[in-house]
Amino acid sequence: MLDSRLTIIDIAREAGVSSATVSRVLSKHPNVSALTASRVRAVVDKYGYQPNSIARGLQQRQSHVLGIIMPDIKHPYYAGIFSAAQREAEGAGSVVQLYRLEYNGSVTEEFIRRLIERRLDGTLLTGGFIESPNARELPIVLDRLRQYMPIVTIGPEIPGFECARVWPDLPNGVRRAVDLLAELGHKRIAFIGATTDTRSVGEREQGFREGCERLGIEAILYNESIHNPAKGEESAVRLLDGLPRNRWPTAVMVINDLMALGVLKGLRTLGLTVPDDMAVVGCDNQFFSAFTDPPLTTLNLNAEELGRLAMRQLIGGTGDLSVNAPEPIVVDPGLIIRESCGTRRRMAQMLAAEPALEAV
Amino acid sequence: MLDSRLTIIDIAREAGVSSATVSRVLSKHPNVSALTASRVRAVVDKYGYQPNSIARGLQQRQSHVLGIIMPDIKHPYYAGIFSAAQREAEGAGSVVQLYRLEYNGSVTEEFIRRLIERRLDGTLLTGGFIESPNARELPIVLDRLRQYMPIVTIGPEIPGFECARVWPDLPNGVRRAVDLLAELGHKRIAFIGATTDTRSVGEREQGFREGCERLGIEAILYNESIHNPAKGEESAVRLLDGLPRNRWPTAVMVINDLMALGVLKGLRTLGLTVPDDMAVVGCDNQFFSAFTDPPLTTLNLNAEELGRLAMRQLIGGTGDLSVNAPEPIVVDPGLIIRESCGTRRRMAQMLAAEPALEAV
DNA sequence: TTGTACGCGTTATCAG
DNA sequence: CTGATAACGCGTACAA
Repeated sequence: MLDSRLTIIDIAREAGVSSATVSRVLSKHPNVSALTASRVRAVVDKYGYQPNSIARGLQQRQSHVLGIIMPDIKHPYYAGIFSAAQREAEGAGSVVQLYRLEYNGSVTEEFIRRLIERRLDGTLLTGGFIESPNARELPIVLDRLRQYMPIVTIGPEIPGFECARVWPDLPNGVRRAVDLLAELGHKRIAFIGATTDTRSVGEREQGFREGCERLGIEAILYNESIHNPAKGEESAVRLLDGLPRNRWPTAVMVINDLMALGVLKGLRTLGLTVPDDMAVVGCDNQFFSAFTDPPLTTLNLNAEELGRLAMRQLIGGTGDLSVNAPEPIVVDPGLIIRESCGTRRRMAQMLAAEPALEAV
Repeated sequence: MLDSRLTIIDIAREAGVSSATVSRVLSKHPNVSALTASRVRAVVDKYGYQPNSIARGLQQRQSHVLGIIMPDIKHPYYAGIFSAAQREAEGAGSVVQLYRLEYNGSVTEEFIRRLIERRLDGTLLTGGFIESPNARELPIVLDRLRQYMPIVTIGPEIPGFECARVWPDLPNGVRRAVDLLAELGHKRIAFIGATTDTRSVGEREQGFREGCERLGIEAILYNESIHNPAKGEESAVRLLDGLPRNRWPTAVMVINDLMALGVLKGLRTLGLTVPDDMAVVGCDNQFFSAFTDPPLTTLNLNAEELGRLAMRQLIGGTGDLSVNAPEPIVVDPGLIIRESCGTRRRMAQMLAAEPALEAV
């Protein structure tokens, strides 16, 4: 019969050895004779003994637990990051805990307390709350957290706080999308962005503005505070309603694919055909993006790659991450050209001319 | 200056009290004078001391950590469960760890070792691996796990293993969808299901079969082993290709919305119009389902509700869960009627006649 | 190769 | 109300 509160000592007694020996066997210490080892193992198996990782963690001062902080695991972008990060951690024998921090939340003293008291081996942070330029306390709080564990972010640089991080080159990616639309003949493009003052928003906008400017394209900006399909639908309608027909854009770029999904519906509702009446380009490349009507041209942010790389940094981290932050890893977002942006013929030309593009 | 390895003893010394007193202050024990309490707090704040929950866990024999086992957090259904469960756990001061177990995996001795050694306070299990009828070892392995912690499942009954569980009434839900299609005049309906031999598949099929039989509707079954949008697209084409035109169904039900998303695309590719040429009904009600073209009529499984309820069971669990399993909580899936199933006029009639339906 | 004994950081018990 | 002290379950010097 199994006993759930068996300890190493019970096993030791039963096997006629000391607890130290049992410990050695269990942690595969080399200096233990094959005979005793097998005898110990027999007892372990007989009682179904399982070592207690809590006690082990206390002794070794590492929990083999990694924290992941993000706003919303239901968002496919974050789900992608989390999934890949979990997988990576699992491969290294660690386990991940999710700490939710709402979109409009901030990294407070109070919040990091929860992480510190858990004595995590490290933390992966991602979300708008590490991107806000006027979060004065952020570097201070993170510095405090770092005294306890290494930190990796998926986000832009945090002024006053250096750490390992991974981030897509958003301005460049968006610029590339603008280039594509320009090539396809568009002269007036709208960008449905966000009112939020975060870098991930700012960088997209920046890429859009610069891209348009460079090519002499008229840029129209429209911002929304919340980003879901419903808001996307609404924003498409409002954007066009707010403009005289002769100033309508012929193409619209959308801050993410969730929004773009709604935008597509909004345009349908208005009786517009995509891409003939209006080209649409998204950003994220979610699982549904190849299945919208029409399939969505989008920027591939590669959430899973971001998650994987970030977690790898965290695990491989020597701990001196705190002293010398390594160079940030910049991931280049590939443009995924589908049908929502326009004719296939032009696509083919583009593909031939520009090897950096990805076709799907 | 903060020291990251401060212990309760250091605080005690500095405050001129014993470690026991510090402990009492920190855990808000009543029997401690206001004066000493404030003196201790001052020192705690001064040094930014954070108690170590690992040590606490060792002493109290509870980790305040809950495990969640599921196949794929990227799947919006599981993301919904996880998200709600995490929120619920957080509300109770616990934290969740994700343990991935692939769709085609099984709950092995080896796998539960990982949970046991973490000394979790409980485990929430969901996924096909607890639904397979011929997993002979499953009850044995779970019994073993239960010696260490309470278990809750989101799934059908596991023969030979009673525990708290939450599950939607799939047969009934699907039957209701069939009823709707029958009311809309369909006489031949296809079901795009799964080859997998799990209860969540079987119950859907059963509901479909019974629903059709009862109403004298011709039922066509088509099964797919993998369920993603791409497979959905493929299956729509194959289903129809395999049938002479005069035996085509006029409506198709799909095992989940992810598949349905692909089915919609497949039908578009074939030049068919939904719902005029073919009605479509999904299952899951994901975030994108209201934004497909046309918006998808679907069964609302309410993943978040499932996750919330399950986690609540786990947290509220007295531990005698192992002895007397409570009645399973059966959640009734509401039918969400959108445009993919047919005319709005008929919908209105249905809604008036059947108050159990949800309109969105 | 094996055993002894201490420490990891807390809480709980029992005196005072 | 407060303080010693013994657990909690394991790893690891150090000694044998």
